[in-house]
Amino acid sequence: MKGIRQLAEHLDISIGTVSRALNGKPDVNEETRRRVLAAAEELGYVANQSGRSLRQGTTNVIGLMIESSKETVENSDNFFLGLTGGLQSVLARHQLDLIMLPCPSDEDPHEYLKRMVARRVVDAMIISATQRTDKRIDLLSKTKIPFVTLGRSLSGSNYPWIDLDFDGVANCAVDRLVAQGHRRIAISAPSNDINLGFIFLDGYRSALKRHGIPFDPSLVIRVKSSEQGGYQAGHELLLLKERPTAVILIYELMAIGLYRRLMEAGVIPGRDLAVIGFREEPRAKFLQPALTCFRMSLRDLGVDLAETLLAAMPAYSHFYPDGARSKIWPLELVPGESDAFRL
Amino acid sequence: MKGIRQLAEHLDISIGTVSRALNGKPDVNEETRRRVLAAAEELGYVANQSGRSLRQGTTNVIGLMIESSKETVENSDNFFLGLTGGLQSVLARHQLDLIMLPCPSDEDPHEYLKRMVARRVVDAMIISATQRTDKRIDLLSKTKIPFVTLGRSLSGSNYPWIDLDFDGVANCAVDRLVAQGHRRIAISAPSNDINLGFIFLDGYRSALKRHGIPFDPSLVIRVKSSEQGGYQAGHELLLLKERPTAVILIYELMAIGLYRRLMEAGVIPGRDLAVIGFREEPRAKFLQPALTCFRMSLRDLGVDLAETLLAAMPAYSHFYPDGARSKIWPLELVPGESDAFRL
DNA sequence: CATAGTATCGTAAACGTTTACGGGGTGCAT
DNA sequence: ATGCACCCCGTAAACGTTTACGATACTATG
Repeated sequence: MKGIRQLAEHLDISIGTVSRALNGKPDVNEETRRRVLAAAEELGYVANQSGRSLRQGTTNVIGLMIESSKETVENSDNFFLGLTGGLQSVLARHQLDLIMLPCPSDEDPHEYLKRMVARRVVDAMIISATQRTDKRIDLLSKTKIPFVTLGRSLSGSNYPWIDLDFDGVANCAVDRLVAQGHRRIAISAPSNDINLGFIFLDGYRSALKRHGIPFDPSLVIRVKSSEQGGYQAGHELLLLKERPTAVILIYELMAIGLYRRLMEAGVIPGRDLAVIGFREEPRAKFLQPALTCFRMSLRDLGVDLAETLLAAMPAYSHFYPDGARSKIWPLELVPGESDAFRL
Repeated sequence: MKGIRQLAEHLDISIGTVSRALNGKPDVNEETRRRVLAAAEELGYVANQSGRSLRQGTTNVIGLMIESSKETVENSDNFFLGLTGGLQSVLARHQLDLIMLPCPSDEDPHEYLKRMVARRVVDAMIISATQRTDKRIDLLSKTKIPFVTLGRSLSGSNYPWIDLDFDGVANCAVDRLVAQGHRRIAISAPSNDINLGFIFLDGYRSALKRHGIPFDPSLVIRVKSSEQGGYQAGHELLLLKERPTAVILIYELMAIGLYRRLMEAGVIPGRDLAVIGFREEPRAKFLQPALTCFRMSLRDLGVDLAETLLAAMPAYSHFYPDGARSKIWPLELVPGESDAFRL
């Protein structure tokens, strides 16, 4: 099966009518539409995407940009795959397909994104891991391509975004630890360039201030958000002259390495050191001791992202009249054993 | 900047020459080529992908299909993101872009793939998580679209594939455990529909036979390849009337849940029960006790996949004359503490 | 000087699809 | 009989590229 032309010849109908029949246009006899659909199914005809999008100037594809290079919470493990479920459930309602665009680690994310949008391979974009100032947002705003970001940024203005409540999480964690008697609380956070790192740390500092605890820069551990980073974080904690009694992790799997390093030194997490992790829960509870954590639904987050994006697309915005509001996504505390002791 | 026409007008050159200049064709003056490239850069012109691929019948895009639904080793954690690095490093040499196509969990993978290839949105495909018989392979063979699979299958014939050495891994693990005195060895494996599950189990059985150990079906634990599954595996192990002294896991992170369940029962992994995991190593070594595991480089695997795929594409095959051979990827044992005791 | 060869460029067709436009038929009311 | 509305369908022009082909000017060769 080559193209719509062959299909039309086979049916002995004009090519225009065939196209209209396939696209559900009204001015076509129901009987002929039936014939066309049957023949298309039989011959396995599917419209060539290039021809279609060239003509109508739209690709019906939404891009989800993925940065495997950046050392953030999002890039680790199956974060993105968790999102796609929710994203696709919404996009499928409008015959939109989702593709993931992994930025090569040796290419500048900004350049990569520019290339992708210039080639007009997607109708809209979802980007994440926003930097504190992020050129990508300016780029997308300037080129007028609809987009939504997962994460706020100082760049741009009045663009749709969704963000996790890093501020709330940091505050909640500190409150909880202070209530248990802790005063010396360490925190692991990614670089401040990553906006979530900045916000997370900012929430931590404001919480300390509320409790009248002075901020000690030496308690901020800058390591990668991985098992390896967790191990290193443990190492650095042990080296501190005045050892903290609690630590807040930006990423749950860091706990594996942290636990390991602590155990090696004879320090028992959940007894000698309180640990609170971030994000996800079903896996954190299998750690030993079970990690106190914050839960969120990646699927729901995906749904929200998709609806916010569609609200920003003129062709679909009427479906989501109230979806245009940027919002901060709350997280729910899941108590574990890793901080279940009083000082 | 609209299209190549505007760019040509701006330069007062014909549209054909501009196109040739941009695409590096030989019959264009170097001076004018310089001017064209400069103007394109200045005005930010990038060729519209739809127009280009419509004309030349090629999209310069390679698709990597992702099944978030299937409960396999591949879908867990950052397996695919690990692959993309190696894949892109090769594809970039030929100006090919990689996109990831996540199959919605509520759509039949076969239908999804059919839709994607029929729309001609990619030039070639990479699929993984091959089933024991996999309709997708027949589909791709029939439509003559170049492809490579990660994983063998009984379907199709003479198609290029790369697979991990599940047979070798299972044999090696059993050998190692038997050498330590174990005779009653449990194994966790995914469904036999997933070909790797079948091969893994087959290797396990043949190894047992070599050592004269009878195969006991009750020692085959069918759980999900996740922390949750690991916990459940531990639970089922404890319920067995004649408890095994060792267990082989198909996926390393299962060890987290397994450890947890064992600890709860007062069974110490690495002392009361030997554990060997599969795949990856940098994270396994932070577990407590460190997991004996098999190491592989996802990046190298990606490179190999890309080269095997390109060898199957007529336009690129001459670059990779010896890349057409399907091969089984070896893995390297990384001894840990989880099986470091004699019975 | 004539001719062949070469370097460079312009012209126009083609890729597969959608869609604005118009035309033929039918039914109904005037 | 005429006009009108309506349903259905065919025609052809776009969409933005690439590329085969031919045209032009210049160089080298005899």
